Amino acid sequence: MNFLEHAVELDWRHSTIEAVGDVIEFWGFKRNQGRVWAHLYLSTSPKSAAELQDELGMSKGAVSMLLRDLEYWRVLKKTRIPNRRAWLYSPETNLKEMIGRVLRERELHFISEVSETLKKAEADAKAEGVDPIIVSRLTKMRIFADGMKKAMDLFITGAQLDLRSVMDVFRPTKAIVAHFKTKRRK
Amino acid sequence: MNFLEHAVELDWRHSTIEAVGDVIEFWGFKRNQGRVWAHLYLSTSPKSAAELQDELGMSKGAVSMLLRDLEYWRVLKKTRIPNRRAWLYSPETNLKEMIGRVLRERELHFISEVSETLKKAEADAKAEGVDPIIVSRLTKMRIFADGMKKAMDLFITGAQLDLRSVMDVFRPTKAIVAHFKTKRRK
DNA sequence: CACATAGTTCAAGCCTGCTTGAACTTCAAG
DNA sequence: CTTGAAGTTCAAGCAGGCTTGAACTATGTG
Repeated sequence: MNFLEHAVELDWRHSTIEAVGDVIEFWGFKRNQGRVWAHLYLSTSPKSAAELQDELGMSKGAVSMLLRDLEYWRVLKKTRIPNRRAWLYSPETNLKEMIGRVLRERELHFISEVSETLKKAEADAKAEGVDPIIVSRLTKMRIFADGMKKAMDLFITGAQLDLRSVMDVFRPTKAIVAHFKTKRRK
Repeated sequence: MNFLEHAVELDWRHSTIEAVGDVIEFWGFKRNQGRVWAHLYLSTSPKSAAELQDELGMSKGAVSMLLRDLEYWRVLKKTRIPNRRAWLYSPETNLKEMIGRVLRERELHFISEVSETLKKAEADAKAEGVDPIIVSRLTKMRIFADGMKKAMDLFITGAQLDLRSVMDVFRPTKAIVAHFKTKRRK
C-alpha cells in the first residue's frame, strides 16, 4: 500500500465513522458509542478493547464504559479466543433488528411520557374550566404526540404505515374533539 | 381562584411547557425555544418580550435571541398594537405545517449529508479493492440512511408511506446490491 | 430633536455532561 | 497460589454550548 492509498483509506474509514457518530448523537446517544460500533463494523475481524483504545484514540476508561453500554444494548458481541486473555468485540450486523430494538426502548418510551403529560394537562385544564381554545390546543398536541409515537412504532416494527392517518391529527377542531372524546380514558 | 386551583393551573401549564421543551430538545433544537412557543400556545393573547422574560424567568438577552430564532423558522408571528411600543408575539398554530417545514430544513438536510458521505466512502473503498464484505456493509448503511430520509420526507409531507419498502433495506446481500445498482446516480 | 423604552449584541461566566487516568478489582495462565 | 495483563470505577478536569447582563443601537412619541 503506497502513501496515497493509505491516505484515501484513512479518509473513507474516518468519514464513515464520524458520520455514524453524528447519527448516533442525533438519536440522543453518545457520539463515541457510534464511533466504536462503526469502527468494528468496518473491520472484518473482532477487536480488543486495547485495539479500540489505540485506533480510536480514546482512554482506557472511556473504552471500557462505551463497550459496557454497547453490550447492554446488544449492539456488539463479546467473544474469546483460546490462549488470548482479552475479550474481543464484534459488531451486531443486523441493522434492522438492532436499531429497532434500541429505538423502541428509548424513543418510544420518551414519546409515551410526553403523551401522558399532555393527557393529564388536558384533564386538569378542563376541570379548571380553562378557555376551550386552550383545551383544544392541548388536545391537538397530544394527538400529535400519539401520531409520532405510532409512526415511530410502525417504523421500528417495519410494518406498513399509512402516514395519512398520522397526519390526520391536524383535522379541523370539531373532528379533533370528537377523536379526543372517543379515545380518552380514566 | 383559590390557592389549590392556582397550584393546579401552575402545574399543568408548567408540565406542558416542559414537555414541549423536551420534545424540541429531542429534535435537536434548544429547549427554551420550545418553552417560549409552548407558553404562547397556551395563551389566548399575544405577549411581549418583556412578558415572556418575566413569565418564563429568562434574561432579556435570551428572550431576544430565542424570539429571533423562532421568527426565522416562522414558528411565531410578530404583531403590533396601536399605542403600544413593544412587539407582540403569537404562536403559529398550524402544527403540521410548522413542524413539517422546520424538520424538512434541518433533519432532512442532515440525513442527506450522511447518505452522501457513505456513498463517497463506498466508491473509495471499492476503488481501493477493499474486502467486499466491508463494501457491502457501507452499502447497507447507505441504503438505511436513504430509507430514513425517505421515511422522514414522507412523514413530513404527510404522504402515504409503505414502511415495508423502507425496511426492505435489510434484505439479503444479493438483493441489496441489486437495489444499489438500480438506484445509484452520477 | 430629545427622550425613553424596546430590542440587540457578545464577552464572560456557568452548567452539564463527557473524558481522563490512576487506583482498584478480576481473572486466566503457569 | 502467584503474577501480571485486562477490565472497572469514579473523582477531577475539561469542553462546548447556553445564559446572563451591561453596553449599545433602534425607534416611536411628543
